[in-house]
Amino acid sequence: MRWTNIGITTTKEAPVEAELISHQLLLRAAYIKKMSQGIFVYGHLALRVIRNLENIIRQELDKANAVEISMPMVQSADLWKSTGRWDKMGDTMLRFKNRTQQEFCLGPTHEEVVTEYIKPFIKSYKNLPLNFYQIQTKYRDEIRPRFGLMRGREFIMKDGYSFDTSAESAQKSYDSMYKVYQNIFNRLGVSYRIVQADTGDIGGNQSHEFHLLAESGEDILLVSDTSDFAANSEICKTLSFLEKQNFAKSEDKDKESKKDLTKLDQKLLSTPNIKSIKDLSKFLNLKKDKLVKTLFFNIKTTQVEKKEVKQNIEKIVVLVRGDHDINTYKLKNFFKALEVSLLTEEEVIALTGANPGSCGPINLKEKIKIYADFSIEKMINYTVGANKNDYHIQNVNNSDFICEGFFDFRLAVAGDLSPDGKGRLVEYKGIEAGHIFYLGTTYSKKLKAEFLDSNGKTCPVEMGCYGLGVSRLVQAIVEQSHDENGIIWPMILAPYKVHICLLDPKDEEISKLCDDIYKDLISKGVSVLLDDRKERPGFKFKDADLLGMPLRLTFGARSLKEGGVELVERKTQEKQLIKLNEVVETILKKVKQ
RNA sequence: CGGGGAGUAGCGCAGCCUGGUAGCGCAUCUCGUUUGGGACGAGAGGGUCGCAGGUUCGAAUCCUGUCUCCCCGACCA
Repeated sequence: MRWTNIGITTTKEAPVEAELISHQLLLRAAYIKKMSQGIFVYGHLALRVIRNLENIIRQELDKANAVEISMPMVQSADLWKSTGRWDKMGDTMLRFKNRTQQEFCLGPTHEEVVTEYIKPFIKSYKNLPLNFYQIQTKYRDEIRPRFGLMRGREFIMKDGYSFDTSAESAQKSYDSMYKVYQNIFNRLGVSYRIVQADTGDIGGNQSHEFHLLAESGEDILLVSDTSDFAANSEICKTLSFLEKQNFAKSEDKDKESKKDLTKLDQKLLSTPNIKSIKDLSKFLNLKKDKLVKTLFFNIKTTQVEKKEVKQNIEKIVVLVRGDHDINTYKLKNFFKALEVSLLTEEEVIALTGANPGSCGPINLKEKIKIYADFSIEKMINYTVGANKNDYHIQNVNNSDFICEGFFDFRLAVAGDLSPDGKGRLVEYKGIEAGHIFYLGTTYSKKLKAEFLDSNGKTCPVEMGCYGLGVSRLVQAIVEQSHDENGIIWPMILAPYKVHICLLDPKDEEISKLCDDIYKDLISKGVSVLLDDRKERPGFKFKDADLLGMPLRLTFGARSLKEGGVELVERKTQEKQLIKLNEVVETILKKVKQ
């Protein structure tokens, strides 16, 4: 491909909208162009990267006997209503009506469609297991698209679905896809981590995420420093006191036993204008772990009765230690809630008679259930709000109020004991590129995707689903693989393996030599980008670095005088002079590596 | 949706406060000199100042509405 045919121009400066270096580079190198919020044109070069990535994905999936299909992007509301997700998906689903007022949506995911599709084919257990996938443009009306391709509204995703006759068989399918994903990420040569993850709205009961490690990653991964435990911090468990005692090394036992176990009398303290735990800690000169936060939540649940969806909102109190943060995912899962949200300041005042900063579990004006985090279990003589503005109570103990019990509600953090009892947690940041779920029979029951087993019994099919963010992965790889001059593509993804800088396009002799090698390489199956523009050498070199092809050939009078052309490796910037008659051979070797 | 900010040439910005009919750098085009790490000189093209109303003799500038975009939160491949 000749540069002048692609028709792109690069820029020195990146648009202000681009925060991430990967986003900046993709824009500067004209790989992508934003058309609307979260919606992009993939330029020729980006498309080639995407195609390369797709092919790797296809190869690995095909090896695992997954079968490629293509499902519709436009999906009828009826299908979504039958699983209850028409209501559950909320605003992420882009909905519209056609001229006859039928409701549709743009497919944000395809569990419903694929299940409906395979129904007639799985009437017998003899037809199972099956595994289908597609690579397709998805649309999710993200609340706030950002970071370029990292979170677009329209994005390319590989989504796969497995169908099995039993939980054991489904587990095998799950494990097989886990392995496929490992193979894909290994082939890409990226640095990644697999963690346990939340099942979210997709549902199901087992799930792993595949993260590319990057400082700019939006997810926090907690990984044990001694075992292979790894989890997304969103769902990472924390240990109860009992569990800690069972697992803990001596250091932690010491910590607990050093505490003074004498319960003291409560004291009412004036704490004027103290609104946060941080201020309170300073004001009372107490460490944050001697304070307890009192948080008020609305728990929104739904019940389906006779096809009618009933919503129910309950207000509750959650106590966490002052130095901890609440994990709303845990709260959501614990209460099987559709949504959990903090009460507004006004609601809190109505309930307690005090500002949120002065609230506590004792003497609550209204009866409300109190739940506490594990960390409160063994605390004594702690400080809480008094439900009276600008007052706190000191030396509070668990016996001073009625509590529903102690549960796992807080956000796990680096330094915590690993939930498997082995080692401590270390923190990494990751970009979620893949996510696999074991779904069980959630969807098959609702959609009646059933088969007859060998005893003639009707059973719902066991399902798994497997997502891989193709367009996101492209940018995530740039985030991981670049330097101050531009992108550095891994050989297998590069839009073109070789970038030729023709320095003297006006010189017929040099142009001819260049053209011969260009054509020779192409005929031998090597993709080549030829910079045939009438630009100065420095300009071309800068652009070559920016675009990031792994190999660069320089055709110029200077090196030709010395009997050859210069070959530069993008990643290492290593340069070597290659004799003209050895160029093609050398490149072929490098490309195969 | 809540909280902040911004829309002026392809990109980065100034002008706005204090109304007088739009400018700078990069990019683009022409010519010349250059030519191995984003050259220099001379010249040129390109903007109904997001959109719609209003105030005014006159609006990029003031007022009202509206749309879009960006940043922080809830969502997620």
